[in-house]
Amino acid sequence: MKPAEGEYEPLKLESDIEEYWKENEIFEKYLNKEGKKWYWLDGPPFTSGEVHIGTALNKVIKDTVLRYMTMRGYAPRRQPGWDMHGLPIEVKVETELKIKNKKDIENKIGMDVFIDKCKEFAIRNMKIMTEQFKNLGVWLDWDNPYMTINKDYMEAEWWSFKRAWEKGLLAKDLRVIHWCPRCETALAEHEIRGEYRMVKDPSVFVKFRLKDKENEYIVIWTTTPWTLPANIAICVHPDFVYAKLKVEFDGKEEYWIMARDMANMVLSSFDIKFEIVEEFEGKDLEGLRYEHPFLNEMPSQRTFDNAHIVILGEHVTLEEGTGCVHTAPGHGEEDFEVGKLYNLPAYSPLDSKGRFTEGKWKGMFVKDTDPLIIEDLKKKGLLIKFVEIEHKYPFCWRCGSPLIFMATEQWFLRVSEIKSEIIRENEKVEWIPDWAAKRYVNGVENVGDWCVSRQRYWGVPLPVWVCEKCGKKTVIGSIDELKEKSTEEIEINDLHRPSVDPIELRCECGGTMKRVNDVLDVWLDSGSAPWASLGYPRKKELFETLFPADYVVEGHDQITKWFYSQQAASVITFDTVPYKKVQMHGFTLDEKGEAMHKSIGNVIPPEEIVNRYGRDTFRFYVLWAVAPWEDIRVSWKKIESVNRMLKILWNVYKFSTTYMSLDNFDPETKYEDVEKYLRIEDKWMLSKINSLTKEILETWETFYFHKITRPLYDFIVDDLSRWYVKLVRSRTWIEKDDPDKKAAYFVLCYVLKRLSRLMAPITPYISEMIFTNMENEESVHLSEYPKFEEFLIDSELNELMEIARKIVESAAFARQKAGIKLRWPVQEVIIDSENEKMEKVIEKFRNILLEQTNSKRIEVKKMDLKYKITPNYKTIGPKFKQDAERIIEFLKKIDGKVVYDALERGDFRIDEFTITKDDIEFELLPPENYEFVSSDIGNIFVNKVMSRELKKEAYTREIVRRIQQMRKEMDLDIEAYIKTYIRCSFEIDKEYVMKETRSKLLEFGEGKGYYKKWSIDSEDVEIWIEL
RNA sequence: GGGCCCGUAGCUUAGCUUGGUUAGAGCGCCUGGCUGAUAACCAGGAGGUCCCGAGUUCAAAUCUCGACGGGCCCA
Repeated sequence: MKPAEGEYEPLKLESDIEEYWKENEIFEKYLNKEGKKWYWLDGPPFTSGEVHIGTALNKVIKDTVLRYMTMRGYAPRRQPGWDMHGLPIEVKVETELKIKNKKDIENKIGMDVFIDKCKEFAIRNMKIMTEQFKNLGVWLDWDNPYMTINKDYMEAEWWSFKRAWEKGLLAKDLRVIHWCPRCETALAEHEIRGEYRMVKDPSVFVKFRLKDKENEYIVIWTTTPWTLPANIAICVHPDFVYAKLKVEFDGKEEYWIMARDMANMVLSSFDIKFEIVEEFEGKDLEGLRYEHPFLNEMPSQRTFDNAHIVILGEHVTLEEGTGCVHTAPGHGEEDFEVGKLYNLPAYSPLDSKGRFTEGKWKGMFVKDTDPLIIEDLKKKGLLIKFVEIEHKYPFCWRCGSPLIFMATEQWFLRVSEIKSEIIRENEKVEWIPDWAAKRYVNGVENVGDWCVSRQRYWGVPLPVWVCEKCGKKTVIGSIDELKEKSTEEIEINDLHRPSVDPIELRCECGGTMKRVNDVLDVWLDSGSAPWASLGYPRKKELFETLFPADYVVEGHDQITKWFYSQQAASVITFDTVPYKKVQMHGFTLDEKGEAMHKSIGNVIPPEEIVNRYGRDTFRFYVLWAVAPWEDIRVSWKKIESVNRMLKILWNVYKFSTTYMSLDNFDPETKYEDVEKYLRIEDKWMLSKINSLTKEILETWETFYFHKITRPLYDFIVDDLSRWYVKLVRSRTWIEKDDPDKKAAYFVLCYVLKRLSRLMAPITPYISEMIFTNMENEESVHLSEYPKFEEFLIDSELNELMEIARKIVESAAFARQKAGIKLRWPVQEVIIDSENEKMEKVIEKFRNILLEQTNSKRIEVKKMDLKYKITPNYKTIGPKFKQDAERIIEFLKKIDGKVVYDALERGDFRIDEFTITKDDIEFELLPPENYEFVSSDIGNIFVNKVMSRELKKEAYTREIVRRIQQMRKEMDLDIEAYIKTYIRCSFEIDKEYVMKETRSKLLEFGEGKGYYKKWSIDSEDVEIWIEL
C-alpha cells in the first residue's frame, strides 16, 4: 500500500487510472467477464454529432447500472446503439452541398451521392460522439454498436414491416398532415413541435348564404382565406346555443346565424347592430345547406354531391370566431376527421409545392392568394370584416417556410386496431416510477394510426411494390425474397435508396411492380431495436436467449416515443412487449429551470464540468442532485459540493494511507486480529458502514439512484470524516506498534475498501484508485459488489452515538454562551435528561465525551433551574389597574417555579386576582457557576469555574496551538524536531508542550530562530522556534 | 381540452408511500470557536403562509376534493 500524495486532483487521477486500465486491459476483461445473462437495450441517440448534458446523463445512468450488474455477477449486454437516419441529417448534408430544394437532390447532385454523404456524415458523428461518451468513463462495447443504417438492421425492419402487412395492419390512406411546400414532404408531428412562431395573418369573417332562404346567412371565421375555395362544410357544436340575428349590414336588413355568445363579442366590436330573433341548439342546425361562395371559381365544387352542409362536431369552441367553423377536410386535421364521419370529400386542389391545381387561382401559391380571395369575397358582398391578427403558426424547422395542412396519401400502421392488445401486454412491464405506466396507457389510448411514410431519401426504403397494371401491392420482408421476386438477377449490398429503387418485381397479372418512393419513419428504426439490434431474424440465437430486454432507461419524453414505438412494433411483430423493466430519467435544465438552448446561451456542455471537476464528480452529481425521473437544474454550486465530498473522501484516504504506510500496516489484516482491541467508536463505525451497505443494497433493487448517492454522501462527510476521523486522529499519533492504533487502521481500511466497491459503479475512477491500493485484486470493476455483515450491525449503538454527538453539540453551545473556548478545559459537564438511554450513552462513550467536550468529568443528574419572572406590564396594567403595582411586587418575590408549574396546569391565583400565561414571561436560569442549554435530549450544563489547574492546562494548550501554527508557517515536516523558547507570564505544563510540539528543548526566556509575538487572554506571549 | 409530474427558508432540497416531537439539511449571510488529513470543520443567529381554498380527522406538509402556477406528453 502506497501513501496517497497531494491533493485531490481528479483530472490527473482519472488519466492515471485510464492509463492503468489500458495497460492492464481492464476494460477488455470487463467486457469479457462471464456471468448471468441480462439484456439491457440502449435507446439509440440520434447521431447529431454532439453529446449534450442530457445525453451524457442518460449514458451515465446506463453505465452505472451495467457496472453494478457486472459486480453482481451478471454479464449484461453492453451494446450501444445509434439512430442514424432521418431528415436532420439530410438537412445538414443539403447545407454542406449548398442545395436548396428537394429536386436538386435528384437532379443536380444525384441521389447516390447524396446518400453517400448522409452515411458519411452519420458515421463521422457517431465516431465523435463515441469519443465523448468514452470520456465520461462509459464502458460500453463501442466497437460493436448496432446502427440503424446497417443492412441487417434495415432488413430486420423490413421483416417486421412485412409482419404488419401480413396481419392486415398496413394501410394506405388519405390523411391531413403538415406539409412543407418547399421541401415537398410530409413532416412528422415531432418535427413541428416547438416550431410555432407568432405571425400576422388575415382574420376574416364571412357569411355564406343559406340555400332556399332569400335573406339568411351563416357566419364563419378563418385565418387562412386560401382554404375557403376548398370549403366543404360548416361545423357547429351540437350543444351550444346558436341564434338567428336580425342585423343591419350595408344598409340592408338581413338574418345571420352564429353562436349566441359570440354575436355579442364579435358583432359589437365591429359596431354591427343586431337583435336576437330566435335561439336554438347547434344540433337543430344539422343538415342546413348553404351556397358555396366560389362555385364559379372552383369548378370541382359543383361536382360534389355531399357538400356545403352544416354538420356537428364536438371540437368547436367559443374561444374565437363565430361558433360556426369553416370546414375544409382536405386542409385541416379536425376537419378531416369530422369530414370522414359525414363522408365528405377531402378536397385538396394543391400540388406538392402548395399551388392551386385548378380554377381561378390555378398555379398560384396558396398564401399569395389570400388578398385576392378576400377581395373577391368583398365584391360578392360576403365579407363581413377583415382585420389582421397575430397568432401562432407552424413553420418548417429546416427551411423556415410556413407549413400548410394538406390531405395526402400516406402509409399507416393501423395501431388503433391493436391498442387494447398493447395496453394488455403492457401489464407485464414494470415501470419506474410506477406512475409512468399511467401516463403511458393514457398516451396509447389517445394515439392514432402511425404514419410511417416519408417522401424523403435518407431512411429505410418502404418495402412496398405496386403493380403498374393491376395496382396489386406486395411487401418484401428480406433480401432473399427481393432477389427471388426480382425480374432480373440482382446483387444487393445496400438497402438504401437509390439502389433498391430500380428493382422491379413481376406481378401475378403479368404487369411490372415498382417500389413506392417513400422511406420509413425513423421511429420505426429505433422501434425495431429490441430484435434488430440482435440481428434477428437473420440470426436466431441471441434473440432466443435474450428477448425481451430486461431493462431500458430513457428520458420521460420517450414514454410516448421510443417506449411506445418499441411496444407498438413489438406487439405487431411478436404479439408481446419488448422489455420487462423500463425507467424514466429527467431532463437537464439550466439553473433557472429552463431548457438549455443555444439561442438562449445557457448550454453547459458536459466537458466543461468534466474539465473543471472530473468525471467522478459529474457522474455522482447527476445521480445525486434529484430523483432520477425529475429534471435536474444543473447548478455549479451543487457540482462543487459533490466535488468537495470527493475531496473529503480523498483526504480521509490520504490521511489513512499516510499513517498506515508509516506504520507498515497490512491491509489484509483480519477482523479477528483486531477484534479485542476495537474501541466503541470503531464498533460504531463498522456498524454504520454495514448499515449503509445494507441500505444501499436494498435501494439498488429500485434503481432510485439518489437514494444510493445521498446516504453515501452523508456517510462520507458526516460519519466518516467529521466524526470518526476526528475521534481516531489522536490514536494515529501513537509512536509505536500499538494494537489500539492497529484497530483504528483496520477500521479505516475496512471502510475505504467497502466504499470503493459501493461507489465503483458511480465514481469508477477514485474507487479504482482506492481499491487497487488497498485490495489485492486487479480492479474494482472486476470485483464483487459487497454484501453487508449482519453481525457488525448494532442499531442500538448507532442510536446511542447519535445521542452522544448531540451532547457534544450542546456542550459546545453551552461553552459558547459561557464564553469558554473549546481549548479551555472545564470542570464538568452535567446532563439532566429524561432519556432512558442516557446512562448507557455516558457509560459507553465516557472517554469520547470527555475528550470532545474537553471536560474533566461528565455525569447525569437532576439539576434545578431557576425560573426568573418578568411581569408583562402591558397586560397586567390594564387588567388590574390600581392593584397592578402590588401584584408585580408580589410576583417579583415569589419562587418562579411555583408560578411556572401553576401556569402549566392552568391559571395562577393571587387572592382574588387571576394571572394567565400572557401576563408573565419566564427566563430559565442555571444554578450559579453553570451555563446550560436545553435540547431535545435534555438540559446540558457546563461548569464555568476555572481553577488554577484548569487554567494552567488551558494556557498550555494555547501555547501548543501557537507553536503548531508556527511550525506550519515554517513549513516543517510533521516529524521534524525543534527547539522552542517561550516568554510568558503564566504557568504552563512544560512536558506536555514538548511532547505535543516535538520540542527537544524548551526554555523560558528570550531565544532565537523564527519569532512571533502572540496575545493570549490579553497577555503578551513571545515564541521563538529553532531547528 | 385530456393525462402525468412538480410547488416546503434568498437558492437547491429532505420529509409525503404508512397523518402524530419544536418541518430537517446543504449553499449563501452574520457572530463565535476549532485545526499538522482536509482551501476542511464545529456551534449559534437570522431566514418558513410547507402555493392557495375547502374537506376528512382528536391531529394534515403528508390523505381527499377544488383552484393557481410551472413542466412533460397528447389532442
